[in-house]
Amino acid sequence: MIKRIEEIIKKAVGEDAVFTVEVPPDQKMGDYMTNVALRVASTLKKSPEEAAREIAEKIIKADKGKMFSDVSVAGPGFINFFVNPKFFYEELSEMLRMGDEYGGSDEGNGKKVRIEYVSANPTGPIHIGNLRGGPIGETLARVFEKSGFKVLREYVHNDAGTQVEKLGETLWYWYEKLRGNEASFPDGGYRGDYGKEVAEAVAEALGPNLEKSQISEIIAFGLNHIFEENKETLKRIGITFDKIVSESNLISSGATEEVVSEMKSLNVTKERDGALWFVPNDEFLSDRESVIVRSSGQPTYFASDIAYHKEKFTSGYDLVFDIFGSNHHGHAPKLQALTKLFGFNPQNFIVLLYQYVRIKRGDEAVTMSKRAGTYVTAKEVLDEVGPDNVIFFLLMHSLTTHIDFDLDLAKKKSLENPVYYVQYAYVRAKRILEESGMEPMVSDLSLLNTQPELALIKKLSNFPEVVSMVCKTYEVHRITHYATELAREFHSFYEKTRVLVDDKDLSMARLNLVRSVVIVLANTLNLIGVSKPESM
RNA sequence: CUCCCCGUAGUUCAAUGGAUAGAACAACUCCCUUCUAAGGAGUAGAUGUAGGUUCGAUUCCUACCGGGGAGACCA
Repeated sequence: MIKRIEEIIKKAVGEDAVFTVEVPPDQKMGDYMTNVALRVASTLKKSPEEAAREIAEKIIKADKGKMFSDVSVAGPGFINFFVNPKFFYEELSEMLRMGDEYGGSDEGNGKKVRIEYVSANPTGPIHIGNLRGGPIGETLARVFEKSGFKVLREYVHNDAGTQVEKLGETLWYWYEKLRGNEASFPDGGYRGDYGKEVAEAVAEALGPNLEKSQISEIIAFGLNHIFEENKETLKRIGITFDKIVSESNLISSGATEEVVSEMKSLNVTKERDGALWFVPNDEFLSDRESVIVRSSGQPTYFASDIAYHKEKFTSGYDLVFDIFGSNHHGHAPKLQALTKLFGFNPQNFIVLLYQYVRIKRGDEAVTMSKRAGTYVTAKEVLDEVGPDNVIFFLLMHSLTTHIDFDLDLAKKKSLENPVYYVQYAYVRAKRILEESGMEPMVSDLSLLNTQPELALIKKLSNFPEVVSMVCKTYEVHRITHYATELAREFHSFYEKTRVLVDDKDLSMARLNLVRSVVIVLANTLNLIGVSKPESM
């Protein structure tokens, strides 16, 4: 619908005009609005209102009342459109015809996208901060798929480096304790109960008689154990990956070493204090120099990351996404600098940084440090409030927002959470369909002419536009907001309008409207991975 | 010290530089003989401070105040 209106406006003001068509804040204002007059007023040397009037007249003349039942100028120069209901009825039959395909498009045209997300360190269980990246990446992946892109979901298993050695020392400590030996907790070791749990698993699997010289076996087992648990946690919110890259593989396959020598020949490195540094040849990044090979000859994590990103950039994909926590913001520009090095368009490499989730219990903040072991694991949160709550909550907020997640409150209010509001709308709608006992059939949709009916149809019609918007802006929180709005519109309709009435034709038309609600709500919930309950 | 993000109702969050700053929860008032009241209709309530840019600023710029994060031969 928006695209059609844009075409009409372009005919009136010119192809290269920059403007937007949106749904106005209040339905009373119109079905759609445009700011085109405000945007072009200064170049036309006219007041916005004057420009708006002229453009509106042109549109009215060209349209001859076909698409719009009303075009008006309002406020400081907005042009508001009321669309002929006929077009909304057409959209409604489109929903009924397409079912779960509704909202999809071929916008992506088969383009290939790869998205890296979560990539939690295997030195401990995933915490709620790591988890935020999950629904973000997954929802984005689904939105792209729905829009005709081919998507690769990927994850980095960070199983090398000093952190892993620290994990080994921590596990050794617990292992010794378990078999009754004296041991002191290692410097910089990982606090938290899971160290003990993992050590117990080690003892069970490998026996209690390992020597310190066999610590690499403990580490390998521990890493895998934690990794498997983390994958299990992610599965609970519907996340699995197509491709998992491990740092140790990058090193052992020689990919890391290879990329280091390539960096040297590209003249973007220098030696200092016996170590090899990456020196981006970009003046804005002069303070981003960082070590890729230590003076000991060991490559850093960053070296492996370069190797990995080289693969990303040269794999023939059209768009590459990295979704990280905000603590990586210093890392992002360095990765950006790599695009040019490997001949990838920087505009097609998108790093999305999300802010951390602060966990509170009542007024008390819970700090999120793996090292100190004072954090709340994703598993605990999932156990306490359930996957639907967690997903919906994490997706309600824009990426740049710091989220406060009060566990006590979440538990207490779990029945009043917005996710239930949406799910309840779905259940109500389904129930009406069951109650009717009627098979779906074609009906005269133009019987749906009351205000609540039309408002609901209009809200439903916005769904493809929301999907398309997320595809362009990556603002996944739009989807949960849309879900809430649609649910509200339906609940309101439900109170005012009885669906199963004596008039058979009207009943059938309304049933078709309710069927559309079920379709669109289901499509929305599917995008974010929230379940669709049959009853509540 | 430098850099990044944030500061909006009592609370958690929305708002490409635009219309009367929106929801939800909490509070208050009403509404169940009819498809699930986990709902609906209504009332009250907010842009950290001080400047600047302009027709117009929650949004952009500057300073300050407050919170979170980053800056290692860590990852």
